[in-house]
Amino acid sequence: MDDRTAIEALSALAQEHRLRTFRMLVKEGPSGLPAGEIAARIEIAPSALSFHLSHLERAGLLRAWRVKRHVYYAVEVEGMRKLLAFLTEDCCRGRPELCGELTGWAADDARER
Amino acid sequence: MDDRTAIEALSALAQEHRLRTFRMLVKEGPSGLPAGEIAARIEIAPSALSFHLSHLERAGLLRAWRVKRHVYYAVEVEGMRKLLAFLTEDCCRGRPELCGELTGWAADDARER
DNA sequence: GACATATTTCAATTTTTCTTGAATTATTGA
DNA sequence: TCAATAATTCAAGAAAAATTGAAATATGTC
Repeated sequence: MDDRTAIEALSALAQEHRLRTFRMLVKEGPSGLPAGEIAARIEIAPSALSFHLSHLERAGLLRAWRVKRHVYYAVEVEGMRKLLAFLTEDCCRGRPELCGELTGWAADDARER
Repeated sequence: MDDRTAIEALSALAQEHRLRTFRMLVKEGPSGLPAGEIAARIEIAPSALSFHLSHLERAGLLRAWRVKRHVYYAVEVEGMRKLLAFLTEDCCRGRPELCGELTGWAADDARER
């Protein structure tokens, strides 16, 4: 992932309404939510939400599909995974001890499964 | 970490000059670099750099200390770790398989040590 | 103390991002 | 086809972020 792409993803998450939207969609899982439902829950105008959703989609963090009149949005896991990989490689590679606790729970997690 | 703090850290990294500065300082390690050296390397005005460094420091991603006439900056590992924890918990908790590769290398890493 | 160096602060300007409300597009069901 | 619903697009304005250059602060050296 190059810097430009990383900045697109980071700035997509670095905004109140978009971060809340993203977190909400992580909780919803792959079935996602229609735009109108998201707008109602976070209480912003539909047109404002459209603007934010398109930023998140352009950044590769959401995907969208139409069902009847509704456009559903859900987390694009691969995009988030790439962003996390970019950040962890920058932070930890060469000095993995520096992200100890993070590595810790990931390892715990792997052990549990 | 609350949303407000996460947004501060994400927006700190979501800018060309700040991301380059941060990546440069990750490579430098704990000894860090003086502000003037950073400004020279990324080729921006010292006053512009000051603005960006203070954003990164306020976000908890850098720390600063003075040595003679120079002010050194280095990565604040704990801040980066907290940001990564926030993002991975949001992305993976409840569905850890979704960040498989990330978990993968972290686990490998733990095994190697 | 006087001067040089390193950095930050400040005010002004420019640029970018976000919101608003109206208009438009797309889809469905009567 | 017509009306209703869901969402997006667009243009205008407001708000926030970034850059600039000058001035101020801090430190070290002679």
